[in-house]
Amino acid sequence: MTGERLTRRFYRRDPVTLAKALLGQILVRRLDDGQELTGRIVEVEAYLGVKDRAAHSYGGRRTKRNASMWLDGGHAYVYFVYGMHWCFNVVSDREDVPTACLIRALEPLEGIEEMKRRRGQDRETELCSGPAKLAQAFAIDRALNGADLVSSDAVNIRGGRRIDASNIAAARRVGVDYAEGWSKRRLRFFAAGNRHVSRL
DNA sequence: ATGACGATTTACT
DNA sequence: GTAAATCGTCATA
Repeated sequence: MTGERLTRRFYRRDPVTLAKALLGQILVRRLDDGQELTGRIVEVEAYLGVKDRAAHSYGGRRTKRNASMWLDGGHAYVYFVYGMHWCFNVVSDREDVPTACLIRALEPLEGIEEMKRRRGQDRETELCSGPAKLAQAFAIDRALNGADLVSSDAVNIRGGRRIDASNIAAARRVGVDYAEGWSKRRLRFFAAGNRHVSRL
């Protein structure tokens, strides 16, 4: 599996299982000029869909913006927030089950100079240590919304070295204080001790 | 047509 | 620690 593109089967799981499984895998972004940017996934949040007050699909809310959440597992859900930031999610489970995993941080691997240029930052830990930071570093925007990670050349995920359960830490999700009880659930998973996670 | 609000980041006190 | 930046999207009218 290592080095191979992840399959549909990998993605068609519940968002918590998928979030943990995504840790350690390699996000690959091929730019229009052919350059490849890659990074190891080190932080992911799970959004549980219709029942999850913090999810964009809470209560079955379905709009033009969040339509990608209803796609089959393995598609990209890219959304715009706070008037200036893009965030990248991997859709989990099957078609019509609007759950997803928000990729929150990556450990930069290839194309680091390009990422520094796009971020306007020189410190490696400032390149992809947050959902909007990594979107900027990886040139992710609305053009990738709805992309199929199983078949797209522009964006996909390769098998890396999976992070063992004993090295996965769990914490509350970030920025969802409005979600009442759901903000307290530990649905944010990250590689324990990794320097590239958000919120040092 | 209008108003409120973000699954964030950055800079500043 | 607090707050500004900044605007597409959505709900209401």
